[in-house]
Formats: sequence, C-alpha cells, structure tokens
Amino acid sequence: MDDQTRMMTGLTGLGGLSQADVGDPDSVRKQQSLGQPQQDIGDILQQIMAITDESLDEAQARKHALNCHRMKPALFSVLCEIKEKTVLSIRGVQEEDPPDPQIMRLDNMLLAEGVSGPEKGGGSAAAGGAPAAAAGGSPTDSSIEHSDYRAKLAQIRQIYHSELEKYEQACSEFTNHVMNLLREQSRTRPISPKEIERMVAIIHRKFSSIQMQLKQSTCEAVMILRSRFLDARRKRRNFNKQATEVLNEYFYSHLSNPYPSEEAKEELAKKCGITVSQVSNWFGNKRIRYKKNIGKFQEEANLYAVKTAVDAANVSAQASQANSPATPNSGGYPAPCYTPDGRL
DNA sequence: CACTATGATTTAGA
DNA sequence: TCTAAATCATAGTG
Repeated sequence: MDDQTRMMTGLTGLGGLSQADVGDPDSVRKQQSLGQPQQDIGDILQQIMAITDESLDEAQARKHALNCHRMKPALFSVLCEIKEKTVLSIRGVQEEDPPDPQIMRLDNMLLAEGVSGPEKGGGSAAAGGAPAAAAGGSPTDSSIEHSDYRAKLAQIRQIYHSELEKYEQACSEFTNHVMNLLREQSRTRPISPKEIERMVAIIHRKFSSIQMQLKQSTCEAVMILRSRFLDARRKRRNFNKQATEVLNEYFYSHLSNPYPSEEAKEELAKKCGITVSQVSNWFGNKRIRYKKNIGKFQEEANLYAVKTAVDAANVSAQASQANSPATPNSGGYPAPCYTPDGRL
C-alpha cells in the first residue's frame, strides 16, 4: 500500500492540484527542512486538521475531480505500464508453471478408479465395475464383497464430488469478490486488467493446491478400500463340501472332455453358489492337477465314478441305460484304472 | 511350524 | 477370449 500512496501523491501532483491541499507529508517535511524550521507548527497542524475536517462530500468531490481529470486515463495507463514492468522484474518469470505431475498422477488414479470420471450408471455389464478384474478376466463378479466394495466406492465418490463442488464454489466466490474489489480500486489506483488476471490465477493456484489435498486423501481412501476388499479376494476360502462335490462329479463324469460349456458353467456356478469365473478357475486347476498326477486322484476318480454309476443306475431304473452320464473315454484325459484297491 | 491342498492370478499361446 | 502351465498366497492339517 506504500506504492499506492506514492502513486497517488505523484498523480495528484501531476494532476495540477497543490500538494499542500492534499496534505502530502512529503511537502510538510520539505517545508521543515527548507527555510524556517519550526516556522509555524500551528500552520501544519491546521493543515492536518483541515484534512480531518473535510466532509465526506468534499472528499468525494475531490475524488471525482481526480477521476474526471482529462489526463487521468493516459496517466493511468502509463502508471499501469510502469507498475507492470516493476512487478515483472521483481517477481521474475516463474509464472506459467507446467501441470503438476503429482496432480496429474492423482487425477489419473481417480479416473481409473471411477471416482472422478463420468457416472458409471450401468454397472451390470462391468463397464468399470471391477478395477482389479482388468487383467483377471472375471467381469461379472457380483460377489457380496464386490457390491460392498462398490457401495463404499460410491460413497467416497459422492463425498469427493460434494467437497470438490464446495471448493469450486468457494473459489469462484472469492475470485469474484477479489475481482470486484480490484475493479473498484482500479478507479483510484493503477490496476491493469492483466494484474487482475494474474491475481485470479494466483487465487486459482491456491485453491487447486487445496484441491490436491482433497484428491490425495481421496486416493488414500480408495487405496485403503482396495486393499481391504479386493485383496481380500485373494485371501481365498475353500468352497464348501457340497460345491466341491458337484464340481468333481461333473469333472469325473466328463473326464474325456472336462470342458464345460458356458451354459454348463453357469449351471454349476448356480448349483455351487460361486461365480462362473470361479468355476472356470476350478476346472482349470483341476485339469492341470489331474493331468500332472493322475495317480493321486485315482481314489477320488473311483469314488465319483461309483457315485455317477449309482446315479445312472437310479436314473436307468426308470429309463433305458442308453445315455449313461459316465461318458466313454475318448481321448482327452487318461481315464483312471478301476482296480479294486485303488492302485494303477 | 512345515507341509499339503486349493483358489486365484499371471503369462504365453492359439 | 479361452486354456495350459506356472506361480502366488492362504487355508487346513498333523
């Protein structure tokens, strides 16, 4: 504000108004240093009193006179220019910082997690529902944990957006306020539009740094959520006995071609209370492990062979035996050797 | 605690 | 996109 006073005094001086009229302190000092020292303190005091005695109307009138002065616009633009140069030389050229890589990373992550992007309304088709399933291949994982995860994510998303909105509103309010203030002041002191622009940029930068904190904490929340829910998926739990039984039954009764179709998988999944991808996993694991060590699975194979045979028998009690589920072994996987004691 | 069983994930190939 | 194969990581068991 020291600048302001200096400029104002300069302005008034150039504007042709007497400095004494305005009560410029410089002029007082001058008077003291030149000539008669404490010539007339009373005089000075009177001058000062005159200022304070000035009515508001008088002051307004003076201000108005200043504003209407024919030299004012030209003068202001010159002053603006000088100020611009000074400010630039003081502040250097550290403006126009590039987009912060930190904030870009946060933005990308929030986008990837579906927090900041467009509303993923559908959800059913897993448009972006399963973040971790990107490479996994289990698009329609609708387990309980998953819906829980999505609910929590939606909650975070909602909080994030409402906070963001609040910040943005506050920012624009504050910006407006400052802009109005500066515009108002630009009538009495040299403020170029460029300067206002710069001030707005500064405000925006401040607010965006606050926003970054919001983004950061949101990211943290999402990370915690992920580790709690998605990584918990990896914490496997064995299928229940009945489910394993159903799967094994299918496997051993289709030993020649243990590749259930999509429909069969769906049915098995429903029967076992697991997802289709879990069924796929199970068959993948089972096939490779069976193939690797047929001997080890001998007993199990016999058990299920007997089981299906019994079932078949039960069925054929009513129908003909023509279509027994015990598929003949036609090449895919070696069939177990049915020795009575379970050895090969 | 070591060891095995087992569900999930990753990688590579068709 | 499906599968084989390897691998990871935890659950269960003695």
